[in-house]
Amino acid sequence: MLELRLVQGSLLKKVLEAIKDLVTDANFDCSATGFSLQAMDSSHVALVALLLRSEGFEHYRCDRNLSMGMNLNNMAKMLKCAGNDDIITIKADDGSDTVTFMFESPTQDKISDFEMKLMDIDSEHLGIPEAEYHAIVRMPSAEFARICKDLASIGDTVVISVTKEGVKFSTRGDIGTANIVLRQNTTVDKPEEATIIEMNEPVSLTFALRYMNSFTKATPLSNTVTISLSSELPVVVEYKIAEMGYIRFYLAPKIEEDEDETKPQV
Amino acid sequence: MLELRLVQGSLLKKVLEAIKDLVTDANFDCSATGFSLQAMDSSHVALVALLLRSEGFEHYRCDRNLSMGMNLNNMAKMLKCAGNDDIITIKADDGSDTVTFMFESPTQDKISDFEMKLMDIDSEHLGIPEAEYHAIVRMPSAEFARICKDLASIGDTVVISVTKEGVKFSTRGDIGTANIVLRQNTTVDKPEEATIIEMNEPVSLTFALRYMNSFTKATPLSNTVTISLSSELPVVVEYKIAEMGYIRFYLAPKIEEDEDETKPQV
DNA sequence: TTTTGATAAG
DNA sequence: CTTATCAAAA
Repeated sequence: MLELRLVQGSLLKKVLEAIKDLVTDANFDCSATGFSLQAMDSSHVALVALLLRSEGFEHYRCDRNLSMGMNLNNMAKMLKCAGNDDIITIKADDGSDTVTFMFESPTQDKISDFEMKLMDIDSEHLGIPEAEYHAIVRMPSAEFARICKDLASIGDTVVISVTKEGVKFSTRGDIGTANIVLRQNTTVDKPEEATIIEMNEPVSLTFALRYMNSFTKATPLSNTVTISLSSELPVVVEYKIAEMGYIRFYLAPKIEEDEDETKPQV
Repeated sequence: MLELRLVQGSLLKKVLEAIKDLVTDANFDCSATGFSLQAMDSSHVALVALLLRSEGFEHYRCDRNLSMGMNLNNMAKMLKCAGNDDIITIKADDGSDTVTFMFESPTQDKISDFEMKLMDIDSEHLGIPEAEYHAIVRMPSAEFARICKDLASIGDTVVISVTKEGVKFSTRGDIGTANIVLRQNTTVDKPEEATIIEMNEPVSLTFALRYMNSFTKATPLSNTVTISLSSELPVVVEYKIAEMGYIRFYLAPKIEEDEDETKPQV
């Protein structure tokens, strides 16, 4: 028996909007810890890890660990039927091959239940080692989304370079080049507008903008985003989910091309 | 000679937006009673009936009964040229094969007139008998529109079931099932937010969501919608038009399939 | 071109 | 939170 009651149902709606384009099918894992998901994107390049801690739910009952395979597009369709102020309850009976989403309007005048078939998905749950990062950038999530969108109109990849002075996002394409530099800035009115750079070592890594722009679908979940970089390691793009957990995206850097070998794949 | 002056011109704009997708050509009938229309949709499944009473017009001159065949898409195109605050006057000379729409801006600084060719349409004017309904549900029109839209993302048909406790909208599709229950609720701040159920007898009927979602195009005309149900009878979905009349949609129920004959057409 | 979703303003 | 305007997708 599983019954998870989430008062701020819009959180779950946003989570699905954030990952449904990246991952089509995935197992949601329920345990005493919380409601979590770990999955590779369909082309096995990026990894998404979600955690909604049990403490964030108004009611969290999970008699035993349960892994529920869901088609995320279908799940997103159903969650779209919930109002933004609805309370969402996720229910599943032991051994059942369905999951039920119940939506309660704030006034309790409208109660909806949506039942969805579960799927069998074999997933390798990767242990993600805690790593030391050369640099960690924390910045407004909307700013990061804007930069990734803007750069994607020029080129396909972004070079993220961190020095003590700031973080630079660069791209290069047929029509020209672009460089966006954000300097460290902690002296703003609101803390979520700050750009904070923790750097142990300068680092410069290249990533596919296509994936970065998928990650920024999570922007509505948090005002800030944290980008953790180390050479040779996948970047971690993390959006904290207030009071509940996080959604983290991992993406391996591209091996830097030589300057005169631009676009060898074309 | 026909001359109808409607101060709240936006009403006529909304009426045409509401029916132009359902009905392509129709006769508008003018009499001393008012300006009315009755037409089947193009696939002869649904019926729409409109009445704008003469008392609702600032000026209503209709020397003799007149039936004017119009292409509703063309009429809607012209009405889109009227501002939302414009006063609309409909004019036609006896024996003329055209109708003129005149738009006056509130300040009288802009006066437009659009002349449209009339068409010959043979229409059978059906007498619609007043019926006793097993159940009549009155609810916020936006809520009804939201429900029909949400359910259409899951299935093709909706089962509307009324009991004393409330009204249930259910559907079933490839990805799962959905049930939305609205309980009777008269204790709200604003009367237009109430859900009122008048029930003589429980009733449960099935309808094509495609048509329901056409009907909800009339949502901007009224804050509330009335759904009248009887077994064996077409449902009536009515939007009252303030001070003027109504727009009513009629749709025959589908014959309920047996449980084990789901999707016999596949 | 038309319909639907997103976003910004009230 | 609702509505109006605009942009993207079918």
